[in-house]
Amino acid sequence: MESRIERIKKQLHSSSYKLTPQREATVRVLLEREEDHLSAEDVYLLVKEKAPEIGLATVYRTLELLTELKIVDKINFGDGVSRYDLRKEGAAHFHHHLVCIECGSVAEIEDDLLEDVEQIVERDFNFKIKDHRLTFHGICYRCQEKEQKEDEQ
Amino acid sequence: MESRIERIKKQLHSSSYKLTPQREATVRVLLEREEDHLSAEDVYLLVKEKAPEIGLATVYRTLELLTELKIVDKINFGDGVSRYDLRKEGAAHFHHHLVCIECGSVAEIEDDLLEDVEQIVERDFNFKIKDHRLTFHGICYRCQEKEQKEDEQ
DNA sequence: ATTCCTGCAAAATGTTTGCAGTCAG
DNA sequence: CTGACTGCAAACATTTTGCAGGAAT
Repeated sequence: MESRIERIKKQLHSSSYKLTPQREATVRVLLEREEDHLSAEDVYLLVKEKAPEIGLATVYRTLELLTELKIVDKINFGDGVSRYDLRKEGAAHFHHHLVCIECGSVAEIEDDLLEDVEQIVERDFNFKIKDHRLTFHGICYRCQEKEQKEDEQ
Repeated sequence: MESRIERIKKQLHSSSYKLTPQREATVRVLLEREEDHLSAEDVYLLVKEKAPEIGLATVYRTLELLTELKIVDKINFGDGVSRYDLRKEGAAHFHHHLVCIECGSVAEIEDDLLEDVEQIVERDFNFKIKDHRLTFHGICYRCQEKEQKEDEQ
């Protein structure tokens, strides 16, 4: 069984890039924190724990490279910070996000909910879709419960 | 018939803000360029043509205010720049965008295509949706035609 | 030797803030 | 007079770049 990291290594090689120790450390952090949506700074601090000599610029360059190769997705929730998110393997499309406007938590949805919508857009607007980004802003179930309890009192 | 600007004025007043000349000039630019997706800098330069004494900070403060009052939407297409887009009057939801990865053009879709999807999300994920952002990345019809012609040669 | 990659520092970019002055009620 | 608003400049945060040195082939 080939590991995820080895497959990423091959992806890099097939575009004539190397998996240097710094790049590997960065990828490992992203793998370990797959559920999160880390900023470049976050990644930098976590990588620094394993490889203290790494520079922030290298992290940026690595994340840019991984974005180019579609290994990670660069997203932006409206605060001024870019966040980086590993693509699920084999996922043709970007996954969707549920951002809670109360607590700021971010959940992911893997389901491809947009097939019908994309058909409509491609047909009606004659637009050839390559990718999409869908984010819902609202209130997560935890904050809903919290509000209910407060109302009861 | 009440003008759009007057209605915006009332919206400001009802939250105890004034429609100062600078704010009015800013809103007028947004009205005139409703189809575009202007950055703060873009807005600043256009406002400066009418009111050269205005400062960039004022434009930022005005755009922030208008965003707060949901008169404009602040959007981000992944380059590091925030763009500002007048909300259609009465639109409960953010409209959608088609971003062309060839020429960078941005088209808007007013149709609410997400009603079904939102029902699924609210039910399956127990998430109370307040707003959404949907952007498709792909190739617009103009660039598709261009590519076809190149292929024919 | 050549090419790619790195760390550091400096620069660039986009946005926010502090402050003194202005304006309207 | 008071509070809201403004322009300017400085500060700030994030990201990118230039460069000299290093590692791999």
